[in-house]
Amino acid sequence: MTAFSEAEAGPAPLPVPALRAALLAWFDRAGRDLPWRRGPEGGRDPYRAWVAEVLLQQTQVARGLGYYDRFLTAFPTVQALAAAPIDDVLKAWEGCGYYARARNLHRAAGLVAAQGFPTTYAGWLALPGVGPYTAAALSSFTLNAPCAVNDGNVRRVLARLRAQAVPTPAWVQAQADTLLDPARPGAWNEAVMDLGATVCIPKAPRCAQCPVSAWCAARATGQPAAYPAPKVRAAVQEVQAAALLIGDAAHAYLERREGALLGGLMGLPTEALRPGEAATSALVRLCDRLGAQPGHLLGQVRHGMTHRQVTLHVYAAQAELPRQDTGRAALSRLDQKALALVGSRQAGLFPVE
DNA sequence: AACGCGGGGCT
DNA sequence: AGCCCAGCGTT
Repeated sequence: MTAFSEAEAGPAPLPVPALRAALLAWFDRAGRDLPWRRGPEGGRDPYRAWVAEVLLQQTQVARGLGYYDRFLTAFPTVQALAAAPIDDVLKAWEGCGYYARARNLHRAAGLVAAQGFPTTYAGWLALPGVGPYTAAALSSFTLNAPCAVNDGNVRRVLARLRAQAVPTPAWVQAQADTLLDPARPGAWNEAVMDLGATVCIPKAPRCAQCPVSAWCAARATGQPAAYPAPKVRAAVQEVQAAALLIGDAAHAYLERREGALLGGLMGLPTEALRPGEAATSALVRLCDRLGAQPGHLLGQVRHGMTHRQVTLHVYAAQAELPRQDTGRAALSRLDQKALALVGSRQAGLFPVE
């Protein structure tokens, strides 16, 4: 058998019981202490667990902590969330990104308040904003169901364990299903995610601290960080728009954003620049639409989002339109920057032309 | 299967 | 300046 390389012979089977025991022992000793982990293993409070899972979708734990406490204070029960205006929910979510999560959570809260919490994986999956990951997580955490999660941590940990450079979602799920400890599904899921978040990290993994390094194929190659291979990402799109400030930084005319991008949030009225178009031309369209008189350029704001690099040309304008308290509205970081631009001018930080 | 969707932390 | 993050809904 020594004539066959690992690649020709295929990966060696894992000693699954030993691996489970090692990782769970590590988790019981070194797992993270997080506020949404209160309550019995496999019997967590479904509302608190649900809020946490949605909040943590594509959001790092350190960042989610503050939002979690404030969200639960504002909406302590699913009934309170269901009864709250969507604007209040979005305000609590302000700055956290991916605002469809807040809209879906609010909509789903209405369903749960009427019919109760789901009691199966399929029941969780049927709620808006709950996909395969979240349904598996909540089924294991609140129902003690043997459902293996597949998130970014699991993908990286399992890709390394098996030295799989391009782990497809189906491959990851199959591996996760095989390894899941049916005796402690919730703890197992948390253990794999904790390992990925604190030891098996994207760059410079801490293999010396890893409880399963003895079985890790990526470590055996000497290049554990090479697994999984980086994903190819779409190029960032440059976008420009003209925006109007009617009023001042504290009280301004705001529009509700529609569509996928920042949908549901409030913001300064904007018109996107067409290819090759000058900002002043978009300004004219904007003022025509609102019946406003254009004023001078207040400044430009640059704002990077994952998929776009936005340049906002902010103009003052006059119009008879209602003004809102900008501090109470749910605004994107982009609009906050635009308003801060005006505040800075008033504070004398920029020269007046 | 591929794409769009925020914002910030880390390297 | 990239890469990544307790993913999901739409196309």
